[in-house]
Amino acid sequence: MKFQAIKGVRDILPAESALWNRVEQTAREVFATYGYGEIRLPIFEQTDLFARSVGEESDIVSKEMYSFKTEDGLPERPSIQDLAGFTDWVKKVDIAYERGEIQKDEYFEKQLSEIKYFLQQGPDPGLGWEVYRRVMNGLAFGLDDTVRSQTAKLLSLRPEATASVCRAYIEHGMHTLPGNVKLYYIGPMFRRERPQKGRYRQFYQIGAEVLGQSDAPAIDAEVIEMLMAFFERAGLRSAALQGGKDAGLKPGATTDETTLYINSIGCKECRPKYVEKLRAALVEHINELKADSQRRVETNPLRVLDSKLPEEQAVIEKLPRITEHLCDACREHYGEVKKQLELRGVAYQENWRLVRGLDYYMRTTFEITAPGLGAQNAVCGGGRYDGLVELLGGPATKGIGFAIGTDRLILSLQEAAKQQGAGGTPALQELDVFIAWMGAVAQPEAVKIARTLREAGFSVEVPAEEMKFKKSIGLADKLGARFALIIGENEIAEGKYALKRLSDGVQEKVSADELIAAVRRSNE
RNA sequence: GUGAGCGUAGCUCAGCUGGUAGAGCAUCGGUCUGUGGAACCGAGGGUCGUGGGUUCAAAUCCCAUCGCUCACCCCA
Repeated sequence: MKFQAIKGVRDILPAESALWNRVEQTAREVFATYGYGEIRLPIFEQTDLFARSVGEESDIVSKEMYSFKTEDGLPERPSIQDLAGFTDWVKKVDIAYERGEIQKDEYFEKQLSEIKYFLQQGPDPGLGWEVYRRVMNGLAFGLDDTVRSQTAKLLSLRPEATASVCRAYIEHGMHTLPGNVKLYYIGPMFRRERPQKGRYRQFYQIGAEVLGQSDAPAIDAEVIEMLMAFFERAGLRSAALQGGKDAGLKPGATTDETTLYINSIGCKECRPKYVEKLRAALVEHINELKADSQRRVETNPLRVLDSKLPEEQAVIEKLPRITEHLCDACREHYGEVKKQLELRGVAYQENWRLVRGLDYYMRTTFEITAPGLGAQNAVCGGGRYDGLVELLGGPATKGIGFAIGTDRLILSLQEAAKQQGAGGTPALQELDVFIAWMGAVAQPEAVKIARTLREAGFSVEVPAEEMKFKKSIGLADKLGARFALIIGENEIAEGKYALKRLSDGVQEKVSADELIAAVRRSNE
């Protein structure tokens, strides 16, 4: 076995792809009824787009993207001339950094020292791509616009699609469109993480975004309503209405039911204040925390709330909750979102420990977990991201959206089917008619009839070479054909074919004219 | 990046404390040259993940390496 799919990617074979198509088709139909249009996006973008939107410090950007340069970008291994160019930049950057013109930042400083080291070494092939990539990133991330434009050719496979949607929104002036702009997308994303159950390096998402001037809570609620409508249509077991109780569960908690968790994580005004309160509270209990959480107190205190460690749960329960520290505007917005959800009969559980990983989220956040998955049991995550479009250079715009992890949704559906004992045999390709022909005179006839049937919309299999009759019928059976159409010398002479229904073996004689009607009639 | 478990036929797996590979399913052929599902007979398909070591002898023991899986980190 010489070649195999690379780590974290996989083939989806016909036995499974039928379900995939059904799920994606359901999304298209449901989203269309809510007025969403499909946007087909490129699979790669300028690295910087993701760096800005997702956050340069995030794991996604700092180490999980598949990045590469374009032909007209900088060469993979710098030549002497390029080095001269680098040296100039670095001098400029160094001076700007010392003067404080570039924001002081540990990450950037590290990049800069890597670059300096690299330059001292000269164009040594032994240094390889990895260091060079960091040089590129370093240059791309911290520099003034003239330098940035020279490194703008560093591209990345998209790790998510919200940034692309916003980019497209800006690029095509969609803010001039009437009403809110509602878009959905379906397709693969790429993250270079260690694979595990429900987590792949090429994974698929179905997502939707609403962009426009309004941040009315009813928009949030309608987005979630649509999502739940989709899950229901897709056949995911749904949660019973439990109302505004605070589940207090960390998002990874296992439940047997599909569950919608919601939270508000505040805005630029109130969140930083809360984070400081949280950090202060955590520092008090620092000794009760494990290493991972201790580190997070510094890097991202909100993440401590995500901890699954049993020994940390007691501490976490006593921490300040963001819902109690929201500013008036955010509290009001959140309250209204909940009302709107109840109005729509959407079952939800509040979860104050639900925090989002990406920088751009604010206010409403939500996540849906489904049964039958492993540790990665979130099938959907989303939230509001007012200001993201602006951050990317567009007009002031409100936004909210979600992304469904299709791989996980499929996994959960398959798991449910397995438990109901339904999913024993993988679905065969639909096959209506197998043409069992024999004798050289029958072959042209078989080809003609196949064409006619196919034009009528039936799926037809014609053996490419003559088979023994018994084999032929046997193959029809194994392929799961509904009918075998028998054409031999007798049939040609008689002008009538034998149409055999394989489920019960009943056979009738039909002329060419009657054939389509006959197949259609007994097709139920 | 970290940890654990696992790599034997297309698939699921057996192979006990070393004696140089097996089953079931699947595939193909035959019994069966105009009627499928069954039965019976037969065939193909494996450098036992790879490389090294111990040994007269390694799928089996040891080391290394690669791959897969699950979990952590992070996140959909």
